[in-house]
Amino acid sequence: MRLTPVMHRYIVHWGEMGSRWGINRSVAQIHALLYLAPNPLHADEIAETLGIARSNVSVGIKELLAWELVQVTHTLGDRRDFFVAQRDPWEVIRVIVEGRKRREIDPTLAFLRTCVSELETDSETPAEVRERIAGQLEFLETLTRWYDSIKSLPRKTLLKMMRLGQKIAKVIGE
Amino acid sequence: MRLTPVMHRYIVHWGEMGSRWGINRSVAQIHALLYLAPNPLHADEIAETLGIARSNVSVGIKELLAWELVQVTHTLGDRRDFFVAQRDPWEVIRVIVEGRKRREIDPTLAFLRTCVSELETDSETPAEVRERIAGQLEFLETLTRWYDSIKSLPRKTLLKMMRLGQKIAKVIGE
DNA sequence: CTAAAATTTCAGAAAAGACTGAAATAACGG
DNA sequence: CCGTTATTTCAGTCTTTTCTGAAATTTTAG
Repeated sequence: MRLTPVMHRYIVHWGEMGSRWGINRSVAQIHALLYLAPNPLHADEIAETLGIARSNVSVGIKELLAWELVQVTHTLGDRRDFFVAQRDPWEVIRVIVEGRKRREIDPTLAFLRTCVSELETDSETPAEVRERIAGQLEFLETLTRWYDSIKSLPRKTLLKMMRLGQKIAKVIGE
Repeated sequence: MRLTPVMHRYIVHWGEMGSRWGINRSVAQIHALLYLAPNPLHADEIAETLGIARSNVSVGIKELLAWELVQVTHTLGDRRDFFVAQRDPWEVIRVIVEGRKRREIDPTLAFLRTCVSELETDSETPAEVRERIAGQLEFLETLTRWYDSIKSLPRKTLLKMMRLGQKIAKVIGE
């Protein structure tokens, strides 16, 4: 696929952003490319467009499929796999947040709970340490409880709530 | 500083978490150590406790100071720098989010605006691409507007809003 | 000032992570 | 089946990032 200068810069930008957030640069670039592409692309075209090895695309696509940010499609008379990205930014963010929660936050919560419970009978660790960890755990629990409570609200409701943010604050504030 | 097994595991865990989110492992470990430590530590003690080079601590601390997640303190009769971490998890997250917004989101917003404006007179890029980028920009703008509107609310108000999340949704929902 | 202590800098080493290409495997069409 | 095309795997290489240690710099106490 031919990249115009803007598309090129866009893909480079998101590759860069990805690597700052712990996402493999190629994976981020593939996603950016598919996000822009007007139609599904097959792996060879992705590799050629981005100038990376075909095998690298294979691995990257696999990861994006696992994240459910990309889907496979097919065309009649062509047995290659074609790929399309989720194009709705709200959905993209939802999937990423949900994935990172599951892979990173949930295990962390579990870990912190173990720590706190172990520390109840651990006399060698200062009490202060236990309080710190418990505080952090409580904070994370508050956050995830909130997330769970809003994550499946319809987008419209979410948008309204976001727009009302400060007004709600004023009403509650008293 | 002597680390008990739980403290040790805690620090390793956050080092690991950090590196998954694009934060240098040593930096994350230093922060975790200071978050737990009952009193301020000096650089040598940090290096020794974590088993990393003194110079590495120097660089890491500098970064944490730049993030304002760590502060310097002093003791009478000791000219070394001692360091303490921000211990309030809410404040920790606030500082991190604010920092990442400033360093990454704001430049991205600026970049996307340039793209969209350039694409107005760019005939070689498909119109679809412009719409995709514009859609993403709008989404990010909605998100940051919301963030700006709530970021300086008092914690109590924020907590109330979070607890009420779904109830508000029901009222608004109609 | 001087000397000792504390801190920082930074070139090079080490480690981690990403990427390639060749070979293996899988998926079809006939 | 068999040959062709598509995809995946993975050992080895390359790149990037992180870390170290020695030297330079800064700070401070006397």
